[in-house]
Amino acid sequence: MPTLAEIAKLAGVSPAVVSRVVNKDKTLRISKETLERVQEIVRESGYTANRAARSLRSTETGLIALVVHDVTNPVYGEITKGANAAAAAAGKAILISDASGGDEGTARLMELVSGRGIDGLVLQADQSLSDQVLARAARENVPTVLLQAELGDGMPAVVLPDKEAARLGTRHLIDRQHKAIGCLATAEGLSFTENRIEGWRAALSEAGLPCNDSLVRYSLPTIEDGRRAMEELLKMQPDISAILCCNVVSALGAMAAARDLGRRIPEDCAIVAIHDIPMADFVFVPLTTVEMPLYELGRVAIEQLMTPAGASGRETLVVSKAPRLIHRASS
Amino acid sequence: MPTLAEIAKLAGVSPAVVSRVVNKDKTLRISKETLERVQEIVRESGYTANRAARSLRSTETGLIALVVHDVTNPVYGEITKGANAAAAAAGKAILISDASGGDEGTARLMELVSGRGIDGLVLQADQSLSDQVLARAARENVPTVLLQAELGDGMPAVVLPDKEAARLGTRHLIDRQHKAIGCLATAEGLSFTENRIEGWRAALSEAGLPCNDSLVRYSLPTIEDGRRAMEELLKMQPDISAILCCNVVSALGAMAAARDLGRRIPEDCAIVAIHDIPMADFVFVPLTTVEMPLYELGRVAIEQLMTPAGASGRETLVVSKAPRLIHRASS
DNA sequence: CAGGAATGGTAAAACGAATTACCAAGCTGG
DNA sequence: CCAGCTTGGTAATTCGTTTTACCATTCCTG
Repeated sequence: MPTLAEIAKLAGVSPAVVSRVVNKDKTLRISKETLERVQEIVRESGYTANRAARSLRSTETGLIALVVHDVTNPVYGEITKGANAAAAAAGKAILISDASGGDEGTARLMELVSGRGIDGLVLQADQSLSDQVLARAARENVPTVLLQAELGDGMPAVVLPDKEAARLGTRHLIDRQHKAIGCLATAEGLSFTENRIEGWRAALSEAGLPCNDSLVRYSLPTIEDGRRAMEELLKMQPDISAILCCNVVSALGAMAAARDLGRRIPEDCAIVAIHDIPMADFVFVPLTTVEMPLYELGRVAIEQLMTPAGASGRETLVVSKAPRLIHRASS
Repeated sequence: MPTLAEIAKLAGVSPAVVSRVVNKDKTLRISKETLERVQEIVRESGYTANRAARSLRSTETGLIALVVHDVTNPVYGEITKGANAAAAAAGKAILISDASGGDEGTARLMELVSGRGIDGLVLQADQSLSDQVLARAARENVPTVLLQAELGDGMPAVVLPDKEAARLGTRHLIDRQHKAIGCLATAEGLSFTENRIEGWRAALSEAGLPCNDSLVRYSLPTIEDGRRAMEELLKMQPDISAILCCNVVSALGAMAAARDLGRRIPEDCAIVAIHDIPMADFVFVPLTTVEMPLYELGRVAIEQLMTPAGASGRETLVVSKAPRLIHRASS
């Protein structure tokens, strides 16, 4: 772990020269011999600049924090992968955290934001977290991008073609002659939830089918809550013959509920879920899904973060790759 | 984003006082009024120490890098959660990366290690990554813990009770009267692979059943490769009536292969997989699994990282929570 | 009332790299 | 032969904290 000064001493030059050589300063005039001598010593000593010192001067850390709800959810994993790749390409590393850190984790994140520990923040909105953290980030001028959430107050965001996806899935069910199509939505109040419900509604209206609010039920993106919501929905609306499930994880719970209520899938209850994951093909009834560009979502979020503010024109960026329906046995 | 000096000016004291107040320096003698005035200004200005400056002095960054194979794999997600919680409790944040960053990602990681960008490294061994990174970490004195891998050269490691788990799963199959039990192992050469094979072998010997190497087949922990390996195994050893699958993800591929070869599960081919994930219950035939303490693995890895070197006594630490068999329809 | 001990702080030197302004020596042109 | 340019660098400041050593006062105490 040599320092600049040590390298400089070895090479018989000043630290300034070493620094400028390492950073390829074009304005540095230097003789070929000195240059090569310095480079040689840098190479064989394996010198790497101390990050703390570099950050202190430059006010850049090379770190981007990515906050998602749940790292065990494969949907978020795919987003993470995209973000990771984009960040690596830009010379940044990703610092990931999720809600599982609890208050300690949140405190850690706040410290990171406040103390200029990160160059940027990609945040999947979450009621409790967002308010505090966003306020801090704004105050500290830490560039921030929201993932799958539009707050509307000029905050940059990256979203998926949610309405499209929901419409596509619903249309598929309509094409298969279903008349009473329910919607198992994600958590109430989130903008992407609303967008998906809107897509479902749009498809139904276009086909002249009924679509009132009693066909909608909210659920968290977990298996247990999907099961609960589906049970309630099927009991209150027994005529339903098909379901658009806005999250692939809650879809698993929903399928279990349908089965346990004696419904055959897809004969008595067809199911289409949003987001494709490899597992979908291995469910007890292989699940028809609408694939969304999750990897791109992660990638674009990072790219958006790094374009100078306002340069992109739009505050909310929709990942443009179109959703795609993958037909399996559940419909 | 005030600095120490600014706070000091506002409070009419020296920066040293502010620093020592913020860090609760017990040796600081200070009047009640001054203390409260400083605290008040710190609080209302929302002062947080600049991380780069702090790191520069203290040579601690508060960051720990966690490198796993694949963040979309729910098995690793659970490990990440445990690590996250333990790290947060210790005032550290987790910097996660996986192989998806490619060479860029590796380069980023190397920079982090070399430049004292992290306080510690938890690494899931991977041939290509390990050699370079481990060498660097050793040279830079960055504490390192290996996840599920024993290199044997004094490198601290944290492992699961792999042999136990494999034996438990195999014994379950033996109890159900299976005589020809194959083993779908994970990647060849890794220590945990060997341990699981050993557990499988032990259970068979104890029961006086045959166990030669032709009953073992290696596969990567992906669905596709699990399918390939299972196909080969069943074609070469058609007598096999049960399989211990060392990875739950490849088990999905294996089940698909068995089904496609006309075998009913569990009648013609029973399957037990190692690692329980929520999805296991939703597979086309619900999967019997051996649950392992993944969350604890992550947690212990971080704790091990933070105990002073050698203080734990043992270099390789086995997470002690016992594996548990979860019986479902596949066996 | 002198000498020592509390009290309530402060000054200054790190930490390691980046950067700007500057400088000495050698060369060139008029 | 000397003004000015080029070549090949260097000195010194800055980033924001932490920490150690130190210093004035005031307060006892014998």
